[in-house]
Amino acid sequence: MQPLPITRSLEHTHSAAAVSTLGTACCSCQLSLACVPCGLSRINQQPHPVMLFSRHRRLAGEILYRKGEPFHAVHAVRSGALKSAMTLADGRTQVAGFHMPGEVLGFDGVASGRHQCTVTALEDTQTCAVAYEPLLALATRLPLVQRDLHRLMSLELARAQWQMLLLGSMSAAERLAALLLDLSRRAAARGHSPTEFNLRMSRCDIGSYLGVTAETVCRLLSGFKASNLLEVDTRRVRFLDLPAFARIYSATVNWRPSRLHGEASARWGQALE
Amino acid sequence: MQPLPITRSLEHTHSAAAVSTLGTACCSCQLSLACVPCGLSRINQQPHPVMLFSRHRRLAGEILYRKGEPFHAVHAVRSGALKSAMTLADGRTQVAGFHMPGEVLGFDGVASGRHQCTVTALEDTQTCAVAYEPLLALATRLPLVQRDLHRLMSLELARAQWQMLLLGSMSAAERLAALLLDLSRRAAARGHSPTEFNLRMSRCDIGSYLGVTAETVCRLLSGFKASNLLEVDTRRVRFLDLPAFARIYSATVNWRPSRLHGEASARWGQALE
DNA sequence: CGCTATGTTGAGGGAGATCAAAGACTGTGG
DNA sequence: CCACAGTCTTTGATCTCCCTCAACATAGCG
Repeated sequence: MQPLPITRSLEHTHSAAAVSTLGTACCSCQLSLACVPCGLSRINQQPHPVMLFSRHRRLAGEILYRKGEPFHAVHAVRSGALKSAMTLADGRTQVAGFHMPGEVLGFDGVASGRHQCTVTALEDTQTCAVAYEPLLALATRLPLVQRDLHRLMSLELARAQWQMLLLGSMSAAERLAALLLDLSRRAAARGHSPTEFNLRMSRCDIGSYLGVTAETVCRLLSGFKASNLLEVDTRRVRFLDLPAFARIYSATVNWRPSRLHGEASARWGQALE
Repeated sequence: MQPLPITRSLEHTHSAAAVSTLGTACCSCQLSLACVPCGLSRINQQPHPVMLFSRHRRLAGEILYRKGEPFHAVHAVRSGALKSAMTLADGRTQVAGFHMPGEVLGFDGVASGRHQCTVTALEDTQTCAVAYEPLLALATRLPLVQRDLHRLMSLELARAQWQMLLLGSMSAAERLAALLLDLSRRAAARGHSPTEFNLRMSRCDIGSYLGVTAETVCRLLSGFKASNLLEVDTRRVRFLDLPAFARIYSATVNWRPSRLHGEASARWGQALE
């Protein structure tokens, strides 16, 4: 089967952000094992065979997609970081999640056929949009792909339920601690230090995500600093004693981000052997 | 293909609640169009063909499944009502959702293979457990089944994200109003009055779901009553002017419960024609 | 460098929590 | 049928965590 051309339907038209060079082979992508298109192309032994995907760039502050736009594709983060936000009629917003490299987002649009959130780049970002319909068709032929799609959606659901617990039952300090521990874990999952990393998002975004104000986030961070739990310099965070911190705020984070790790992608690859 | 016997793996062993008569034909079920097993059996023209499912009864307060137990099946509510709750290590709990007849629950266990919530009956309840592995296998053969599974999971995700918005950005009064409007809509979807219905859950459960205390729920309900917005008598609720109420608390509830309505099941039926 | 967005810290107020106590409903057993 | 216990609901009084408003510091950027 010949590689199909990228369909125009995949290209979002609402922003000046350039769609980067198409046709770049997945095998040249650093995400390698962590990315949906990468896993898929390995199955088919060629760049983009059945699947339709396109690469997108967004600068800091630019929008990947808006709430209400038709849903065509899920998005794998290649580099950078994004936030997804829900909005109320009167303009109040709630950050629903942060998305790091290797993670997959956009499944909330499947049901209604329209995106439920607005997704914004927190910094310069590259993503791969994987067309949903072809993905579904592929899943029909490859049960392991189907299983991983289910797994990704279920992970998102578990994460959202955990966030409900956080918002509904935890104090502001516990919420912030849970976020910091989560970001630490995700940094580690990407091969970075779990004890020292940069916050990709503003205090305002953190506050919105945690259901508190930016001022409260500042005060809490200052408090952690005063307690010698961590060093904070604007967006730079360093845990002084990560195990101790985790012990104090021990509410176990028992969900995982929606990324396909090597294991899963490897299994996809085996599907055709 | 012969109907397979119900596997033992489907039968939960942790409670004295009886598993009701197995082998009851789905076509005799009142849920008819709204239920997963019903839709499936219509496809196969016989009670339970490929699919494995079992019926469960729970009395008020009994548990359908517990957090941490192995995930085997999703559950369709036939009658009654249930709540799902998350727990923190120190015992704090958060009600993550209420489940009404026709709705499907349990997808949060797919990713980890273990249930993330504990699901408890709010009143006497009948459910159908649909084994997940056979369901996945069937979805591979019937794309419309696959599509509906995706739709159900995505609906759950959208609902959870909406709940984040509610918990993170709305006042206590707005949260309660949103819940009442939601319950009204779901009652209407089951063919009941949208203006008058019974609350299936305690003030405590409502409070937990909304991230407030039971006392606050009481005070707010009294407030609504004093404002002539609704009549409340313990668990009986009657809207005096539903459109007005919806106008005041206009934050649009833009997600739908995870139920397969007639439309979807009908499409499943067409899959083999 | 000045300008703007973002971050930090303080003072005061308010929405909702907590504590307490009384009233209502439900089931049980006599 | 009623009395009783237990749970759930309601209402009040007080407290507190976090919000709001405000001033200032800092960082990023043309």
